[in-house]
Amino acid sequence: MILGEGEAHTLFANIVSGVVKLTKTLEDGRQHIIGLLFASDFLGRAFRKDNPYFAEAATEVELCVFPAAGFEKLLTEHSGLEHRLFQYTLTELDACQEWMLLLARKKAEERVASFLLMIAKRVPNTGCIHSANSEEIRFQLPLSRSEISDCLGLTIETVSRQMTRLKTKGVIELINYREIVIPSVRALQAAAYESAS
Amino acid sequence: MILGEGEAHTLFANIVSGVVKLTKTLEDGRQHIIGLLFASDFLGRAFRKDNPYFAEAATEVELCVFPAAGFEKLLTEHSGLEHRLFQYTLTELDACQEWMLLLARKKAEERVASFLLMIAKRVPNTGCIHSANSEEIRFQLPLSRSEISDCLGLTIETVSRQMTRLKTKGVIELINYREIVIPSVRALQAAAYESAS
DNA sequence: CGCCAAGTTGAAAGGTCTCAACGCTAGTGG
DNA sequence: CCACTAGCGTTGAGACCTTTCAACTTGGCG
Repeated sequence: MILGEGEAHTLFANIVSGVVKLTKTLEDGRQHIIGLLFASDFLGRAFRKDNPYFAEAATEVELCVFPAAGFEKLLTEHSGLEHRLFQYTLTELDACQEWMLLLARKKAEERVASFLLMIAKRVPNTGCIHSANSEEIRFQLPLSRSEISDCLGLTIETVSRQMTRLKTKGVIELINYREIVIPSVRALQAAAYESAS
Repeated sequence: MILGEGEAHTLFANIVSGVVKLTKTLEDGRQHIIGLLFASDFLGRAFRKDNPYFAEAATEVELCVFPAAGFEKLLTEHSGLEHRLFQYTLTELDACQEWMLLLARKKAEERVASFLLMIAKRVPNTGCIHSANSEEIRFQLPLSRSEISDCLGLTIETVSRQMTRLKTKGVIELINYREIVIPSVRALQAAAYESAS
């Protein structure tokens, strides 16, 4: 655990490597992952007494930590820094609004495909792009099925079923539970109901 | 229409009165309202060539408009202004992440109750708080059933059914399609599965 | 080898959607 | 003044998708 929901700030940080998940939970345990942080992303909510979410490492993580004390002062003193954080926050908001559309209107299969696309874009690929097809992408999933379901507002079982369905359709290949090959990004985009971006 | 999705900026503005809705749409017409703007809210996405959403008046709206040309320059010149906009963006992000939890994990009835609660907090109340019960709140819905369903990731019919269900339970009273009385905010919060805030 | 956690698969239940019919309200024109 | 129409909202029945619960499989590890 890095930051507790509703607790006072203990730190701000840049992610150097690894993946951090940000979660929110309802009293009865229903849970959702409201965001994933990858290398170069920023962790921490400035100008607020308590954290609005719970931050937790999803993989091995390296952080570049800023002490909580004085961080906001640092921001106001270096307006260039604040400007960059503002820019970053704006793109975070864009991503969040895009994700709302997914949660509100997409079917399970589209959600899983969108998720894989998002991960493929942000996670370092495990190399070996085959010469036969330059479109092929291969990478490690940083999350378990349970965590994926918490990202997508689905259950573990539904995620699992949609994964095998995508596999059956030939849109993805499963090397093992965590390693995935995407033969054609185009086909995955179609399954995610997303235009190229 | 105030701003078109994907189009270049034409304006930035503060909402003086009324309600503006921000929508995103999938190619096949599936649509979602990613945000509602009330009095004192800010409209426009700085530092980006195109609008990430479609902005449209939901009611009669008064705007305080800033010309698109030079707005970003204005921001960088007056860092106090940028700071305030940054603060505002952060609370917008908080609200967006909170809403994701609703879309991902809440049942239809909880969504409708949460929506009414959100509106009750932000819309000017239509007065007449009855002496008998100081908790009572009465207000006008700024949105049609169809727009509400687009906020909540539901269909019109489901929203309608949950409204009558809440009415049957005595959690809300419907004066007419647009006017609502909440006898006990506490009871509505319980239906929304939200702790006081 | 056996155990445990993680993932998959199946069958049935449940919730939301879809489609269709109906009700209400307001505006229009005879 | 009263049909008539159009738009919005409600209600009902059945289809569809996701969840739930349970059993089974896989993979990692002592």
